Amino acid sequence: MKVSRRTQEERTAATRAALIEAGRKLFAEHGYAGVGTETLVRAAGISRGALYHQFGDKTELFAEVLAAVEADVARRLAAAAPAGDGGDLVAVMTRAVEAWLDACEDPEVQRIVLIDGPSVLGWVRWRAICQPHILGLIEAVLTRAAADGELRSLPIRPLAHLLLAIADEAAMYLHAADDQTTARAEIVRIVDTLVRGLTVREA
Amino acid sequence: MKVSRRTQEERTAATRAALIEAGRKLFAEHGYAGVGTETLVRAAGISRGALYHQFGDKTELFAEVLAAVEADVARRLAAAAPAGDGGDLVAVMTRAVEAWLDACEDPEVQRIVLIDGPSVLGWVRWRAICQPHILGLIEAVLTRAAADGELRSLPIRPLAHLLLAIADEAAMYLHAADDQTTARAEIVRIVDTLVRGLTVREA
DNA sequence: TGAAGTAACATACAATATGTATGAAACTTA
DNA sequence: TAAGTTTCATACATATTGTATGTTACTTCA
Repeated sequence: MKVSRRTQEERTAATRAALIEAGRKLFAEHGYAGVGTETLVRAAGISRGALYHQFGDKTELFAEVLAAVEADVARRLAAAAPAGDGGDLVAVMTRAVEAWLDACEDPEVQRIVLIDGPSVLGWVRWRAICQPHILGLIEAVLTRAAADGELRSLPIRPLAHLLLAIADEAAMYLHAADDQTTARAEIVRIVDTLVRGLTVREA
Repeated sequence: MKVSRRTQEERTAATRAALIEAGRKLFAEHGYAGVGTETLVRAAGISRGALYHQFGDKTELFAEVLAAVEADVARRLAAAAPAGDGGDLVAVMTRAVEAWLDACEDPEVQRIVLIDGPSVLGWVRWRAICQPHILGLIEAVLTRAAADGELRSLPIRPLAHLLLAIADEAAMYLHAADDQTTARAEIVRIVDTLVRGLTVREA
């Protein structure tokens, strides 16, 4: 009589989790193209057969890895700058940007989310995965600000896209900068100015 | 006596041009990973040996393809919105954005510059190639606006990065949108608002 | 002009990667 | 517990990159 009697559901959950875990680490470090399936499954402690059974494709695994990273980041952001909290739009966005820049120090976010994501999955699918996470957060904040009459009358969806793009670029620019401290201060100030330009009262 | 006596310089120039030409077409259509070197050299009418003689690497070829596309786009932008022309910052930027969005209808720009570029070459090298072209254009416009006292006191370099990121995202968002016409109008209005927030006088 | 030397190119080869097919093991159900 | 299904592992076929070797085109110098 075996002690290790796992249900099928548990088995799949375990291997998928192991693969996604390995993917987060390895894709972040070497990039999507830089890590082969063999390395991947070895790190996960399984065989290539399991990978291709659970995920149809290497890109499918990558998609789930991306989603996992996104979900983590969204959690962190939601904690740092809740959409429903007090404070005006500029204040909330500033806190969100700070949290985002912190999150982007993690190579997982940089490489998987910002660099390889669009190329591996295509832009549309990439954004579709971000949609329910970070993009949704931004839209929530903007919607609330619009309801409070803080925000100028602008379409939320495309505005959220452009703001997210600003945050993405800010993270990469900051990472590549020589002097992190001043670069970060400059970035935050610029973003503040940009966001302030979206509010109704300039002050 | 041969009629076809080309100098070595002419030979290399011809094969490099043929490869870059083929790269622009094929990379734009199928993405970097989607086109093999064999397809590439066949389209260029040469052999793989020539490719690896001229470019050390497939990524090296891609880098030159990217630079060529960038140069083209920069030319188009400079023609549409010269940095030294009259008009205030908002007007110049609006024209530039319009021209940029037009340019980004070309799949070469989308796929090669915006999607695959960062992933294939790495973010730093990617931006380094854009630097002398489009990024330089934006910086020129901003510098002039700052000199004219139009622009709020902000660091030019990171601001240019963020504006370029806005333009990039705008292009991709527009491309993916269902209703191109309204999406474009919305995007332009948002960018206008954002840029206006950077000017000294709000109006 | 022609012969040695160099650069450009082509072909053949080695190594590695992805995805599939086949078979075994674990689990489920009747 | 036995049949059936799901999960996983190994072996295989295919394709792709980069290199090594040899050949052709050009350059240079006597």
